[in-house]
Amino acid sequence: MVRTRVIPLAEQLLDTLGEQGYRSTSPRKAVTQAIAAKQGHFTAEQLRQQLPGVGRATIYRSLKLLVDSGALCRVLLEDGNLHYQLSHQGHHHHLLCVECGSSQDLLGCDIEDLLRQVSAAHRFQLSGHWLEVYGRCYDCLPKAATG
Amino acid sequence: MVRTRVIPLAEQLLDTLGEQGYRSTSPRKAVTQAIAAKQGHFTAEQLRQQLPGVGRATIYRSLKLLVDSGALCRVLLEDGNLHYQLSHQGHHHHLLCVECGSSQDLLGCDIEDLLRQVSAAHRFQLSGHWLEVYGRCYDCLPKAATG
DNA sequence: ACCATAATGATACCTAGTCTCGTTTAATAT
DNA sequence: ATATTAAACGAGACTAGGTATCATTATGGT
Ligand SMILES: [Mn+2]
Ligand SMILES: [Mn+2]
Ligand SMILES: [Zn+2]
Ligand SMILES: [Zn+2]
Repeated sequence: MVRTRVIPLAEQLLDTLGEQGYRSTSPRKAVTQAIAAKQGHFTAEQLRQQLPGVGRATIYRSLKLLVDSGALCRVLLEDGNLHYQLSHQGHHHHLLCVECGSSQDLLGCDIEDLLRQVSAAHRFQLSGHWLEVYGRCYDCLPKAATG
Repeated sequence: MVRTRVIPLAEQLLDTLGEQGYRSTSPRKAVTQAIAAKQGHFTAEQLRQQLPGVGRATIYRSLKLLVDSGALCRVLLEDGNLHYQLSHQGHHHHLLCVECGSSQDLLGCDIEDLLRQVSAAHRFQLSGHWLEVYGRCYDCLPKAATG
């Protein structure tokens, strides 16, 4: 029987950085642990207030590393505020609930094909896109229903 | 023969505000004239440097009014910087060239239908979305071509 | 001309970063 | 274990995009 050690998410994040040659420092441990404990998305500022012992620049540096590595993704809320959240690796989008703020990942989205067609019609060479989708999640529908 | 007076764009912008009950003030005239003279997109900061006589808050307030009225739209560049530009009224998207920074409006985009289907599959009630498309415009393709 | 109030600019404050620079720390070679 | 050295750090200044407050001014309507 193989003893499977459950690697906490924080260690996974740290390992992700380690694989890219980044050192395992105590500020980075603090940041990854705080992120791993989070539910849903959060702002850099929230993280900062939660970790007063970690320098501001270090928090932003860590966030950047994690975004670049694909472990975190950036989420643009409808009010314009930028949040971060744990990411499914690879390109994807979010269904953001404007009631409760929850976020569902949109994985199998064939928007690429559509954009490729539209771009071609404009003689535009597509290289990337940014998409956020706003609305109400299933749990929040009853609240907004009138009839 | 009807004498058609060419209303400058700046006046149109001011009229748009006027129709909503906003007063025609000299700071607003300065802002709308500066915007009307712009080619393509611009940042709030650029506008501010161009109008040192107008208070910072007033510039941001004016931008907000014009965005809310639909006369201006916000454009998120790939680098994360937010720009403004004169808008075709109504919802639309942009094809943003990462080489020259130009922006083409994407008017007849059927992404709504696609999003509606995808949202329904996630039991999500769609209310809005934000989309920016990045790539190279036709004029910039030769520069990037290798063969 | 007068008046109510909309709008303004100054200022302070906030969020989100970036950059520099002198100090600390982690990985690694001995 | 210790020395080396580059990576990483925190402090602090700076940029950029905003918002909130508030005393003063200007506008539009009578
Ligand atoms: Mn995501
Ligand atoms: Mn537009
Ligand atoms: Zn919800
Ligand atoms: Zn171009």
